Amino acid sequence: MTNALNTDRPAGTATPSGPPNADRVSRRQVDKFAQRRDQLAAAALQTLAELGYARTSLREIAQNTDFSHGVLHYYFADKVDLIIHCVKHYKAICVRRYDEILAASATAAELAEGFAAGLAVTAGQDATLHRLWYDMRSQSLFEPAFRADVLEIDDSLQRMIWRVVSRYAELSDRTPTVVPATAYAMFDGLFQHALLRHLAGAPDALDTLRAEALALLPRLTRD
Amino acid sequence: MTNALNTDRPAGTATPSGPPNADRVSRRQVDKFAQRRDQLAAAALQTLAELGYARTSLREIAQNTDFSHGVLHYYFADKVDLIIHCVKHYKAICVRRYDEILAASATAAELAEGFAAGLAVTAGQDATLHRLWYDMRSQSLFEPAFRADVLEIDDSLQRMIWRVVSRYAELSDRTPTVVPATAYAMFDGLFQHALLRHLAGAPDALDTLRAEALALLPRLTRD
DNA sequence: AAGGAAACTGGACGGGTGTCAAGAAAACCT
DNA sequence: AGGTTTTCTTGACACCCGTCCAGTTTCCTT
Repeated sequence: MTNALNTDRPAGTATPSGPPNADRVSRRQVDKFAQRRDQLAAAALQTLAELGYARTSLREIAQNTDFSHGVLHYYFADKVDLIIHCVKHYKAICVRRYDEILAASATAAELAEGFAAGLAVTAGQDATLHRLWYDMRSQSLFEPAFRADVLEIDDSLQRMIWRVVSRYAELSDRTPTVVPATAYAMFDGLFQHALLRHLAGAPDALDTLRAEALALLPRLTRD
Repeated sequence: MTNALNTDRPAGTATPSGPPNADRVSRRQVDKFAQRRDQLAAAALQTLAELGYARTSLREIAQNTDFSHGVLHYYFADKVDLIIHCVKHYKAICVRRYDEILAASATAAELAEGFAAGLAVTAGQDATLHRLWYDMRSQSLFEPAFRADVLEIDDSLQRMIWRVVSRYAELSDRTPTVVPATAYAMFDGLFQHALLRHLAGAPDALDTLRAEALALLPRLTRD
């Protein structure tokens, strides 16, 4: 789909000058290319998290970098390409955090408390990243170019939440009373509002989130 | 707060040439001024709902109007002033819709079904307006100028949800098990995800929203 | 009807944007 | 070392943005 009729270049490559393409080229070279791409995407992610989508320019991104603004078009086809790469980078971070949350869990109570606390922690220390996520998700409602990747991330978050809910039900010998989408929507609602209030300066936002998440888990299951 | 030390002009007025200000001026004149302001804000709201915050320019707004782009600076101090006026206009629409939802409700079941159906209806027919709301709420996380008004709208929505929840509890002789903020966060989560899926083309998004909202109400109360 | 105020127009300005390309610099490979 | 390719810089381009303002038109008062 992505490299369909209107693109004359293999998927993953970027500029007219393009990345190393020769057959005999060592894999080290293309790894280096991908590595720099990730490095630039990380800087872009930082800038986006700081300024938001609407206010982030390529020159601003390059200033959070040792390079000049021109290099961005050497590694990315255009701004959309860059930002999509960014958002995927975000997803990697995100899933990793959630997996850490899920890791330590033997009993139902442990899982519930660990999960609730983990939500609160990431809401606090990755606050700007999460607000960028909500920004990008809103953007995807207007800009179709973002929609596919945003939906994919949304899905992976939903699966993650569902893993927690169903595991919690299993450990506590109960059964879920909602479908995955509903469970995700509710936790996401709680999370987003906690983030909103936390960034607005409410000191109890994160504690409240933890308590709410803790109370929601049993509410989504029954004997 | 708004007309503090750094503004040399009475609150509500806009441009250097400004609105009619003389003492002997009839009220009809200032009403006319406010009326045109609202008219322009309505056009701006339409443009914003269509394009989103990041892609909406003053010239684009003026094109959804019988006037030229210069007139916007006659009625509004700057872009932020316009957009804030817009968002307040949105709030008026929003609260009205919700009030209509709340109006017809004698029994608990009637209220629950009317409310759930109302959510689904407005999610469908005002979809672009609601996506703008989520866009603006995200913007407020980056642009402090929007924060106060966004929080105010958020609060009024929360009160509206709470009116429904507490009225439902009353009618069904039960008591709420959550605080207003939590109830709002959950319904908002459901609503936002339904909107997302609806705008992405999912045909069952609105029906699912209705069912979810219907199931959530009793879950937020107990005997 | 005339004069003045309000309402509106349309172009200009300075600045910022994404994109591109020509050339300098660095890295790499015999 | 020399030549080639990859990588990066720099400056330009065309365009769009918010803002402003001189001037025109419209409306209202007297």
